[in-house]
Amino acid sequence: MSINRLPAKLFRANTFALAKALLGQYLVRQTGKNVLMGKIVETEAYYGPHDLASHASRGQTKRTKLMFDLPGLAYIYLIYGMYYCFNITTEKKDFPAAILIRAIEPIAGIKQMYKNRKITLAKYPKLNTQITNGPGKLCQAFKIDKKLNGENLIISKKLYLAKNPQGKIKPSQIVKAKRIGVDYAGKYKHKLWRYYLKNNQFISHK
DNA sequence: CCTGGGATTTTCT
DNA sequence: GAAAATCCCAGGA
Repeated sequence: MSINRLPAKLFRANTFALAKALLGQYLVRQTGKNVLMGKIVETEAYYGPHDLASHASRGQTKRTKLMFDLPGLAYIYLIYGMYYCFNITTEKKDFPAAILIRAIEPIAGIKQMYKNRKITLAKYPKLNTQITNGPGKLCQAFKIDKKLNGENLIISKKLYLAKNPQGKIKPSQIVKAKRIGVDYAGKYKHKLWRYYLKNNQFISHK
């Protein structure tokens, strides 16, 4: 299977355009000789200094400084003391924004993903729809943790994005929805800044 | 189908 | 000391 990286130029797109453009593209994780790969099927945009759902709304801190950094970097943080969330930074330096990768359709290295998640086929007998359908789950499956925080996805060999060989997703296949788990965000909780592939079995929420 | 609680730790007030 | 861009499990309808 040939691997064509996403062009660096794409990461300079507007956050919302990129959140949609990432749907269908492949996430590749190389750990030693293992290659894990999956198709991105759900994303969420966190945009600007006023978005109350975004960590950046409370200013630049040690944790959030990557959100203010250049586009195309991995912003990874620990949530609820147990899970990691993987984001891709967007927009110019000093404008805080990022895209949370919420769900992936496993393509290669699926056995390893089960191992990484410490679950067995007996627990999830129905296909592989349950192993990477959430931001915390996909980080576990892909061995994404704090060590990769700040990784440059445009040049990294450990973690990067590749073109879907089957081509672009049609706009009619993209569903817009409210973001998950941001009820505290005032009027921003209603923003339709979550995107997912219509009828896909691997998304985290309808 | 739904609701609620527990796990667990970093970050910021 | 509280909150958190989550997940899993139990229990009720």
